[in-house]
Amino acid sequence: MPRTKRGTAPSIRDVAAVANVSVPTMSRYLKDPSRVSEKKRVAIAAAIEKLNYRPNPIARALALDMSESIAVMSADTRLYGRTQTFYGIERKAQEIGYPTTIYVLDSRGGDWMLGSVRSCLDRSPAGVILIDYDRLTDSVVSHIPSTTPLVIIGGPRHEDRAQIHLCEYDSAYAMTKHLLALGHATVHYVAVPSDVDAREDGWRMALSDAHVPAPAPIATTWDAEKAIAIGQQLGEDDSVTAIFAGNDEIAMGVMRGLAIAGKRVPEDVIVAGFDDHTLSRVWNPPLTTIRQHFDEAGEHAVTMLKQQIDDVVNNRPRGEAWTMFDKIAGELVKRESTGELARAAVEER
Amino acid sequence: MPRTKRGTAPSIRDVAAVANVSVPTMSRYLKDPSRVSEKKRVAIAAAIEKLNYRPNPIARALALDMSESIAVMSADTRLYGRTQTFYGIERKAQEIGYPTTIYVLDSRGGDWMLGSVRSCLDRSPAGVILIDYDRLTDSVVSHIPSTTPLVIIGGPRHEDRAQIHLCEYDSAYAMTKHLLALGHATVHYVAVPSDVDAREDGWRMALSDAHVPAPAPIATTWDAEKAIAIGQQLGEDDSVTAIFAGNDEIAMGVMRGLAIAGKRVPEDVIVAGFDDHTLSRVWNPPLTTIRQHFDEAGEHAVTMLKQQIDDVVNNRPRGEAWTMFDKIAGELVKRESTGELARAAVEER
DNA sequence: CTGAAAGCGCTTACAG
DNA sequence: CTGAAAGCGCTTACAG
Repeated sequence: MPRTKRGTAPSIRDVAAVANVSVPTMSRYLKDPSRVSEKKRVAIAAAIEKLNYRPNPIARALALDMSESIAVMSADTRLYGRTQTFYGIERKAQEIGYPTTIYVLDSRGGDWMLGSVRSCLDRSPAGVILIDYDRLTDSVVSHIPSTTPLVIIGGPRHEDRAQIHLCEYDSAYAMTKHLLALGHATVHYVAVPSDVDAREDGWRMALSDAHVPAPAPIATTWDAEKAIAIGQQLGEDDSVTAIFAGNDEIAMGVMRGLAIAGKRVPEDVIVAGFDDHTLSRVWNPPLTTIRQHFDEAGEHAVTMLKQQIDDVVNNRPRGEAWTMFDKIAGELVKRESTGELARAAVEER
Repeated sequence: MPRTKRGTAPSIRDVAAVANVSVPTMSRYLKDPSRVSEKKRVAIAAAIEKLNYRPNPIARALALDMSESIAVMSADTRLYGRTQTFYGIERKAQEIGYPTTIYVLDSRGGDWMLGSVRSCLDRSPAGVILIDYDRLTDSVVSHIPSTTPLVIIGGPRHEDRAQIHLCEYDSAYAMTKHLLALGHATVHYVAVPSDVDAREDGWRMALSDAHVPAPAPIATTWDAEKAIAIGQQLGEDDSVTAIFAGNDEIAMGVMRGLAIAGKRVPEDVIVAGFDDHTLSRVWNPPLTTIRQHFDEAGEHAVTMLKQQIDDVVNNRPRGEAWTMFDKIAGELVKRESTGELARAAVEER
């Protein structure tokens, strides 16, 4: 049989032979060196060093019915929030020695999605992290056994699972209130595609609380280019003076459209986004937005997941880490696209 | 022993029992149904259906010393080109039924990197794809046995490996030539961080071929925000009329800096980027750039890799797929930041 | 074409 | 503390 990969890498048996111990003793040492007598401990350590032994993760996974890796499920990984979240997950996972495998949940219908989920579960990941920024993935959760470590980032609350909440409703509420306080009659909202958009809800509630009529929210896609036409249209309506976009990329598209329509930002129309995209501070003018701590959310998800994994490794019952609900709040970042900085500068004189 | 993951999933033995055949016969059927008599074939098919059997990939991987998954090695996955490339890989890999696991190669020194590589190889991936956009990864290749399927995207040529070339030199040459043809005395280059930057080389050669003196290239980081200061500085020098940036995000930073310095794009200074970032067409003004087909490169890498994998699966010697060198060229996309569109429109009148 | 046997490299009861 | 045994779920020669 060809040894393609690990090739002639030493096995646990080889090391056991060199160290003059049995294979089970080796295995015990690997799990917890203190379970082995001092004498054997040093012999084993020397043998491992000598042969440059590293345990075979696949054999381990077969015996334990659990592989030392984390599965990440997400829709389109190119979108900003997901890329950042995935990065955070990746970094933290690497730190604790777990590689991350990605399973993309696309919208080719539920069957396809279910296939991905099964393919994932068949590989017995130590745990799974579900990035649920689009509620495409609701049905997914029910297919993940409650005995499998799971952390959901974003999305509607699943009571019996661990989850990280990004407080988008609160942030959108705060942003809308802020824009109104700048003296605008109302705030127009350009929505991201999402069945249940907490951002939209926050915007609506803020207007309602301020007794301001809510203009119909404008639907768009994830494609920022499509938002240019929307911006143009809004730019032709002189009653529009404040625009809140569901994310930064859409805000950028809208701003480009406003420019085409001959409107200046922030002099004629102010614009705010959501997420704090890397390019938002570089945009011309820089974009007021809600900074979302995606990478932090990703890192925290791994931390929560690890606690659950430790429970199953140690044969403990599901601890509190399995149903935690942690919040990572966004924060309002004021930049030039909403004009208050310039105004403040003028007032200071 | 707790069955955490696959739980009570049926094994090949269970199916064999139901179908009334031996386990080896099951195994043969799984690999190639034609190797089994018609009668058993239908019995097995029925049993599989009945038990909803799916083979355990981990057990398979242990027996074959090769797991059905693709490892992707890359530096910081948040950068545009890598995100796009990874997406292409991911999509194609899913299509052929291979999950992709990511190993991030960071710059915490060679030891860390080597650790990642070993951790990857220990898991016996069917093959590995190396995204080598920053030549951090040169040393990595030597640690991957020549018997392991490998495709390198970008980077300097490794003669004995399969590789995809993005023709950045040619594209940069073409872009520089194009900018010069627009009537500028010279073209300033803002470099991306890379030891050996083919883009910079192409720019330099185009100037040289046109007998134009090359201004010193300006170094910067991957952080677009840092490029703002560079843009400001360039904007204060009236002799600067054409800027070529190593990538779009840097071009955007530069444009922001030019705006702060009071320069208009394209009226006072023209700017071109590289990559065709999703937001480049949304920028104000839209950015002239080189469209790179990253996703296509990713998909193609999987296709090449699969051929190599098939070689090892079928116990064939390394075929030509192991040393292919395929080119995926970029293309010049003219947008408003270089002004020729507006000028053409004027000339048309 | 097909089955009994041995093996992949680990882990975990079970006895000492 | 330690070793002989059995098992995880597959695959691949080896005989029939």
